[in-house]
Amino acid sequence: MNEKSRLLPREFFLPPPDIVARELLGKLLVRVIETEAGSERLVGRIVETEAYFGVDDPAAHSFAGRTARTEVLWRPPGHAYVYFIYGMHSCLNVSCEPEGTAGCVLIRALAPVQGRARMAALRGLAPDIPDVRLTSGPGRLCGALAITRAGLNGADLLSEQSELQIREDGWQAEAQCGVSPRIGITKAADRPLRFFVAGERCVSGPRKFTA
DNA sequence: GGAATGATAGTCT
DNA sequence: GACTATCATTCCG
Repeated sequence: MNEKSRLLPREFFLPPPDIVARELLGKLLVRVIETEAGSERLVGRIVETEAYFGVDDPAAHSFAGRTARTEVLWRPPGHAYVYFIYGMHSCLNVSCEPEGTAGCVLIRALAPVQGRARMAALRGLAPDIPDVRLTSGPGRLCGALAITRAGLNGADLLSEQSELQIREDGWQAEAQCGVSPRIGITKAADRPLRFFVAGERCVSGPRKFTA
């Protein structure tokens, strides 16, 4: 983390989710937590994402329509949609597209940048845990950054006051972006909507790509 | 290195 | 009452 990083503009999240998912690669996910010693920043670089469309995508939570759980997806872009899955894990999404449309991007993996020791402690793991086991996977990264539905669902990711932010620092990933089908779903499982930084260790699952 | 397995709870039908 | 956008562990090669 350095002083050069800045919040992304709201317009960044207006395009369809496949566009936003690709452009989010290389951006920074910043979590601000309060400790006995004051506030602490946990920072990871986004290395893997998946795009989910609104009512047109059978694999998306929003496919079934607007419910209490998915309400935040229809609200303005740039907000956190956090859900609880398989009885023990949280997953983080970023809402995109204009208000009234339910597209979102699932954050699947991070490369730790700052606060490694705290991340390991939050997951109950030893400080020497390899990066690939610390933040590689949607459930893992939520554990490492203390992201829960109760605490952060609906949070604005584009405010300096927010406990969870998405920032950029000029890092470029465009030239080395891999594409593959999405992971862990049964419907529309053949669409190439998963994006990742090619050659990055912290990418979860297959690192081969089709485009 | 890869496949199979079970833990566990919120959400929707 | 069924179904998950998962993970760690255990087994096998």
